[in-house]
Amino acid sequence: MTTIRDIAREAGVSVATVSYVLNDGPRQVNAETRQRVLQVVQALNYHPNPIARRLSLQRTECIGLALAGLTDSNFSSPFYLEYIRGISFAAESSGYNLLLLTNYKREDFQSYLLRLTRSGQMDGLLLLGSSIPDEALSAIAHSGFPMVLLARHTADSAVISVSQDYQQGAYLATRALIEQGYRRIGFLGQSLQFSYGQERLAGYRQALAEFQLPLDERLISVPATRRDDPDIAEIRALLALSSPLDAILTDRERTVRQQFNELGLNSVQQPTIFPLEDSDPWLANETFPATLHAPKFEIGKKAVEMLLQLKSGETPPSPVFLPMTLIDHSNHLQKG
Amino acid sequence: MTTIRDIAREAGVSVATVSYVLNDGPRQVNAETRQRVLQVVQALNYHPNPIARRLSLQRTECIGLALAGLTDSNFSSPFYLEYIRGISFAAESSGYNLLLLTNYKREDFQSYLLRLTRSGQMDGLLLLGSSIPDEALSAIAHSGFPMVLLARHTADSAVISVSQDYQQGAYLATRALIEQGYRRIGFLGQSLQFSYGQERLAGYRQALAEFQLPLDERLISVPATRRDDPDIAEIRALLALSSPLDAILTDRERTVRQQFNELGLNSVQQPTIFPLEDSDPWLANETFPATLHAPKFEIGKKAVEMLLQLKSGETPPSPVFLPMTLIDHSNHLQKG
DNA sequence: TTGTAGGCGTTATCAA
DNA sequence: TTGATAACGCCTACAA
Repeated sequence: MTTIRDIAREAGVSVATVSYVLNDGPRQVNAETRQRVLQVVQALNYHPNPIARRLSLQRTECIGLALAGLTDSNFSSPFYLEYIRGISFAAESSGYNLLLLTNYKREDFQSYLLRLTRSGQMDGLLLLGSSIPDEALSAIAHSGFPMVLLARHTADSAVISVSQDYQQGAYLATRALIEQGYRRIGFLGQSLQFSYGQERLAGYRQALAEFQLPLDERLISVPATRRDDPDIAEIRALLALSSPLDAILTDRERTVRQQFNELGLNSVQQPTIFPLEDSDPWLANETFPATLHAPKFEIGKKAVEMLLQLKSGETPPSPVFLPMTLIDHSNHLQKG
Repeated sequence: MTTIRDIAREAGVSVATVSYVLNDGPRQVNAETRQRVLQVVQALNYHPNPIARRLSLQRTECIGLALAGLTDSNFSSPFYLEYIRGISFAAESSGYNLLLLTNYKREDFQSYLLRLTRSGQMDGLLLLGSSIPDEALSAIAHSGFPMVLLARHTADSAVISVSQDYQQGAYLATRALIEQGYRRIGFLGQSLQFSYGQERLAGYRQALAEFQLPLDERLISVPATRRDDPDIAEIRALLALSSPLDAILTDRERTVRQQFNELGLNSVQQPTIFPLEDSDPWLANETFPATLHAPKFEIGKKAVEMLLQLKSGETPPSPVFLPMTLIDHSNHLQKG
């Protein structure tokens, strides 16, 4: 392995000079000397050792991405990789390595995160997945270790976070349904103990209020505690209303469809399903001709930026909400 | 930051002794001394600096996972994360960090890989994704840098690889169709320039031969060069046969469904679709009541094992094929 | 059984 | 403008 010393010797200069040439500073180097050094670097095909560099600089140039619940049903969404793409993009752009962490041993999450922060392997942490207890998040945030939470928020403002604007998204969705003439719109959401559970419900209410439609509490089904998927009883209850639903907003499109099928409802008997998350594009023709899009790539990018700010001592504004958009598929609409 | 020297001083021993205690060798340490050291480690909440360790040991304890074409349509499969889960599991189990690499700059792949191997950031490389040119793979393999290719193989036997057994999978699928009475089974595959394109076709042929069914070349549609998705002309051609298909094997379920819809075929008019990759479980009730399952988690695990062997100088057997399985969904069958 | 000291490859401070 | 050298924190051969 060729080292900086080899270059120095070969070029007839000191290691310091070589370092200054390679790092463009912090000191000026005579143009001629500089040329000579660069030539030798070329000739010997020299590449500085990043490990030695890290030891000297006392930083890892790595950020960790902890995926909580990689097996959860929401992770099987084909769009989950979008967050990761955004993160990876931003990390590579800014010269950081991305470490993938999955807690496969199912260690208690707080201990797991603490262990990571102390491991000295990364100098920042990104968190993706809703199955992380709020206390664990607070603990890390207050320890001063740079950390950013993606795709949701917590009550503790010390926890820096960035997500899509769930409220505005749910508002857009509800409004779109209302504008198409739907009036009995069900809401099948996540527990209100999650920020996005509350935010979506708020968006739903907001749209109803704007159109001066009555709010019927019986149309709203949210579980008391976290649940991954609505069960058949929950859906049956919504369908059993005397005055039936004509549409349903849900964060679990695929489960709802499945349950509808189990109940023997064909597509005409079913309420129109409107997914609160991106649905499969190729399903667009079986559902409402518009879908919500969350800027997942951008959220990933933004999270990295916020993390780097945090690392450099600044406190980025938080929580950040990036707007969702309504994508019109009506030109693809063609029933098979 | 507390260092090994602090521990040594506090415990009244040398740094060497502390190191031996912490690493369980390579030298024995007196039990009492050992206890004392461990106590101090506890008391000062000491964690060895992995960067310093790596510099000293001259290894990174990292493996890289290069995802080629994270935006390709095949990556949007909800099952893609399964490979990553398996890899991450095995990496964490064996004390390795996993670096996620995505070549977001779309650099020429061979230069990209070469740069990675020389970067000194990882001491092994895993490759996932079909859009990597064979020459790039060969170049790295012959450079001696440990590398394992996942989910496909190449002609160059120096390229170590592990994948599902595409041939056996296609065989199982074809046989299942035949046993259900299907006779005109179309085959819509990937270009034969890819190993799995050939393997699947071989499995299809094998099953037909076993049941002494004639091989009708017109039922087989494979593009000359790589293509991400079958286009409408390709599908139209298959459907235009005088004696129509009653089933179709395809590696692109969602595109084919979409195209069928575009052509205005309802589910009765369509040939039965049998996906050669795992299909969405919740679609299982609209399709043939069995699906192929590829052991993606296990492939990820196996790839890491092979990489570690390679790193330690052994040459693992290659190519490795892990068997696919046929999953019966008939008990869920219930048309909506 | 234990301690000393040199080395891993950089960076950056202090002299020159 | 440059060189010498002390960190950075750990591992381990050699000496005791």
